[in-house]
This record gives sequence, C-alpha cells and structure tokens, in this order.
Amino acid sequence: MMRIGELATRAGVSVRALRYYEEQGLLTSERSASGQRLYPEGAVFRVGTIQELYAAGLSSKSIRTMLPCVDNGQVTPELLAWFSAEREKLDRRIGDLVGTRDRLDAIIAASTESWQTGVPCRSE
Amino acid sequence: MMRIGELATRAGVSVRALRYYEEQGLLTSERSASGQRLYPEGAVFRVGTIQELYAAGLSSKSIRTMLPCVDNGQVTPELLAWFSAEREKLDRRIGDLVGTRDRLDAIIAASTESWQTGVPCRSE
DNA sequence: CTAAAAGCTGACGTCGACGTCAGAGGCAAG
DNA sequence: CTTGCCTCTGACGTCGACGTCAGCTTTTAG
Repeated sequence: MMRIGELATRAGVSVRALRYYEEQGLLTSERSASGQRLYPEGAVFRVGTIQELYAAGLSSKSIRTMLPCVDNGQVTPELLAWFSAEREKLDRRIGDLVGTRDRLDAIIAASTESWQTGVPCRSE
Repeated sequence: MMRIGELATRAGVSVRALRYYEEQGLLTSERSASGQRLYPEGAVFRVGTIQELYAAGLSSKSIRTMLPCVDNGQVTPELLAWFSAEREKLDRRIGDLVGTRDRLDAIIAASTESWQTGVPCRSE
C-alpha cells in the first residue's frame, strides 16, 4: 500500500490530479487510521488508464461511465451502445485531425515549393 | 458586403464567435458609417478555415500565427519550422486517439464475446 | 525531540472559446 | 413615428481539469 505522493510519482501525475480523480469517482482509496489515502499496486495501472482516456479527449463523466467495465467486466447493452457512440465520435475527431494534418502538409509542401518557385502556397 | 448576422448564418457560427475571432486577430472587417461590421463574400470561406483549425484542436494563437500564410503565401523558415512542430503535435494526438479507439474496440469486441461466453472483457 | 516533508480539507484562481446580459444606437416596414 | 429586429461595446458567467494557497495534522529523518 503506497501513499498519494508515491502513486503520483509513479503514475506521472500530480497529487492534486489524484484527489480530483477520486472526487470524480474514477479512483478509490483506502484510508489509514489517520485518514491518509492508501493505494494498492494496481492503482498505478488504473491511473495510466485514466490518463490515456483523458488524453483521448474523453470527459470525466464519460470515463466514469466506462470504467466499471474495466473493473468487473460487466457490460449492459446500453453501455455497449454508448461505447459505439463514443467510438463514432472518436472516429470523427480522428478524421478532423487527419484532415487538418493533411492540409498542414499541403501548406508545408506548397510553401517549400514556393520557396523555390516564388508561387504563393495558397490563394482563395 | 454582408453584415455580421448574415455571415454568422452562412458560416454556421454565432455572432459572438465572429466578434471573438476579430478580437483575436483572426478575422477583419470594414465598418459602415454607423460602425457596423461589413464582410466580403470571402469571409465565409475564411471563417470555415478558422473553424476547421479550431476543430483540429489548435489555439487562437496558433491559428493567428499560421493564417498570414493563407493570406499572402509568404512563409519564413521559422514559420515553416513551427508548422512542422505543430504537425508533430497533431501526429501524436492522432496516435493517442487511434490508440484509445483501438482499446475501445477491444473492449467492445471482448464484451460482446463475454456476452456469449461469460468471460469478463478485461481484468487487471 | 524537533524540524522538515508529506497529507488533509476546503476554497478560490486559471485558461480558452465562447454564452449571455445590459444599455444604447441603427434601420426597414407599416 | 413607432415597433421590432439587428448591431454595438463592455463586462461578467461557464465549464473542465486541474494549480495554488491557507491552515492544520501526520509521518519521517536526523
């Protein structure tokens, strides 16, 4: 059982973030006699999972909704449908990003070329 | 020359957003004698561009930095380097999203399977 | 034993992209 | 002329994921 500082260090997040996760119902902790939070080894993995989901742009609420599956493997049809919906949203966001990256690439390529040819990289 | 309400409708954004873009130096406007903003046709396209860049997760500052290229086709080596850096960041974000989508897919697949086999979709 | 380091619970601050409200002026129709 | 919609500026509100500070207790190192 480690305390919050160690978990923060090992998981690479701030102590404040861990308390926030608990506040949001994403992370649980036991308490010592004096009230300090105690976490098992698995918490490091759990925090990593939470971080990845945040990094993917999901909200606390979304994460809270999907984490139970990670915990007990139980998934209702509603939850499954919700997963699919989230997947769709993710897919669209990925499409947006790829589109923008491509446009950025085009600008880079065109401007590199104009650097040689003197032709503007883009015009309306 | 259209006024702000028409531009908002045609570009699919709020009037407030347009004023905000101007405030951030992303959009310019002429003014009528009475001080109302007037925009040319091209503004619709410009706002669309801004929206796409926002949708890709870029900040006002980033967009402000790169828009001059769209305007006049001039690009300095620094700007080009900055573009590449932004492209890198975009790339990493896409990677994150794809990773999360894959994990989501795995959960969906596993839980669908467990729906049939009774095996939990994931365990630590 | 004592001082530093770490934890605790509030609670307010931040940042970005707007929403929203207040109070006032502009503009075409009846 | 007035009704009603549009626009203006300025300024405060929002939401989410924490940062940060205050004031206090607990644990650890020397």
